[in-house]
Amino acid sequence: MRVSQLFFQTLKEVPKEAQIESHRLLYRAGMIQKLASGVYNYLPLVLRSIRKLEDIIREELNKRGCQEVLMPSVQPAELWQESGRWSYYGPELLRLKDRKGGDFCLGPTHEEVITDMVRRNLRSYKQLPYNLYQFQSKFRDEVRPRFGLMRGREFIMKDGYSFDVSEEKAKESYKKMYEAYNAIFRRSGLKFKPVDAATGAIGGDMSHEFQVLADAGEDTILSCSKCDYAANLEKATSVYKENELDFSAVPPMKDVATPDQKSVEEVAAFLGKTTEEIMKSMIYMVDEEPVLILVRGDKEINEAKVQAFCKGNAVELASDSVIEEISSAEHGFIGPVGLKKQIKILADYSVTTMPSLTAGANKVGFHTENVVIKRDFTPDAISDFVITTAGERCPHCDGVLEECRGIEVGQVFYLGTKYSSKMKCEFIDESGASVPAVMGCYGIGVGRTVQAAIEQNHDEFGIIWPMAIAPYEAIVLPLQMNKEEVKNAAFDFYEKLNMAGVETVIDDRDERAGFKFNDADLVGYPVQVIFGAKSLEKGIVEVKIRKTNEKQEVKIDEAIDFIVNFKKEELKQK
RNA sequence: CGGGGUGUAGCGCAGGCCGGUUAGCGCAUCGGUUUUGGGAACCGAGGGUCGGAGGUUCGAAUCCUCUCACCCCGACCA
Repeated sequence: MRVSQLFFQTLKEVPKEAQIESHRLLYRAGMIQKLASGVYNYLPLVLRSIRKLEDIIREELNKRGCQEVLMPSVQPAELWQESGRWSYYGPELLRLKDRKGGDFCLGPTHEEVITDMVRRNLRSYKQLPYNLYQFQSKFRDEVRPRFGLMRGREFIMKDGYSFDVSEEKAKESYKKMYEAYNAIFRRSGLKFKPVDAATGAIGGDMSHEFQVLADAGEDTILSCSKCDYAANLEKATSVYKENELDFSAVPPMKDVATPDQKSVEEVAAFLGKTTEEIMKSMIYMVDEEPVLILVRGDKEINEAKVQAFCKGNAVELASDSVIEEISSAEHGFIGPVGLKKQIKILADYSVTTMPSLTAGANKVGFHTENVVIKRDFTPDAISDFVITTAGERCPHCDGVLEECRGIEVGQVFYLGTKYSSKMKCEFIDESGASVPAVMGCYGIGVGRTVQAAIEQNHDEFGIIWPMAIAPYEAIVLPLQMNKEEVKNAAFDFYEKLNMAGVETVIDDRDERAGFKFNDADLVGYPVQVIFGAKSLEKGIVEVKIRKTNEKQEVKIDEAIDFIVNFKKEELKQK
């Protein structure tokens, strides 16, 4: 490809919406254009990177027995009503009507469609397993799209779904995909980490996210300094367990006046205690059921853990009117002892680490001191309900948890029969019974991964593509377009490099050297081959490796081999 | 959804409070001359329904009303 013919334009100034470097670089290098909020045109350069990533994904999946399909982006409402998500997916689901008034949506994901597709074909256990995937544009009407391809409304995603005869087999499929994902991201040249993840609205009970490590990432990850434990903030746990303390010396409960002292900090300061000595009590609504959550005052409640523990769909703080029905006090004075109406009580492990705590008295303006768990009240469960923070101990070894930021580029879920039973995706098993297939689902944000690669690999001059997903692998730069011998030598080399299997462009624009250098650095071709009049006389070209920004002189007739070898080295799995 | 902000040439912006002939600047584009190893200089040119609708006025980019779009922080989501 001749750069003069390439559909792109590099920019010095970018739209102000671009807040992070990878987004700015996508604009500056002429790779994307915004069409609407969170909706982008993909220009030739990024599309090539995207296609390369897709090819890597395809190869790793096909190798493992997966089959590619393509499902529509417009989906009928009936399927979503069948799974129950039509009503509870919310405004993120873009709904449409056709001319006859029929309800449709733009697919934000394809569980319903694939489940329907498979059930039409599935009869016998002998057919399974199936593992089907596609590359398709998804649409999620995000509240706040941002960061370019990283959180767009329309985005390219590879989504895959496995169907197995049993839980055991499904977990094997899950494991296989987990390994495939590791291979995919390793081959793409990214620094990443698989982490334990919460399952959220998709459901299921086992999940890992693949996080590309980058400071601009939207997700917080906690990982162990010693072992390979790593988890999404929502899922992360620390070493805390239930403590068995001796309460015999604790005096009986006593109410103390705490007028207008509502927050943990206020109560602690008022009573001359530390926040660790206060019990934080919050009433949440898990779907329709009120639940009292208790954590030590210095901790924060992790709603995702509450949701997972209760197996609920939605968790939110209870309204004042609900609180009124349950306690005689308003929020700020709620506690586990003396509730007007008994509700489920869930205590975090941290509550058991102190011999006694001060809790709300369920009387406005009063707290109760010396509240002892299991003596003065009995929780329905004691488990982990708090947000784990950096500095806490690893749950698996004696290491310490460290915090870093990540961009979620892939996620694997074990789904079980959540969709297959609701949608009757069943088969006849060996005993002749009709049973639902056991499912898993597996996503990779393709555009997001490409942008994550930029976020992780750039410098002050521009993008530094990993060889495996670079739009082109090399660029030839004839510096004096007005000198025939330079031009001819460069074109000749460009042809040969392409023949040798290196994807190469030539910057044949009549521009000054500096302009071409800067553009080449910005776009981030891994290799630059520089043809200058002076070195050409000596039969030499300069080869610049973008990764290190080092230039070296190479004899022209050795340069092809040199670059072919460099490429080979770069593509070796590290 | 709450708070804040912005729409003026392809991109980045000025002008607006205080209404007044041809609406400016930088980048980009086109032509010319000189340049040519790290985003060249000079001369010249093209490009705008000032987001849209309505209103006030002799006169509106500027003031008023409505509307649309977009951005930032938060909440939400995975």
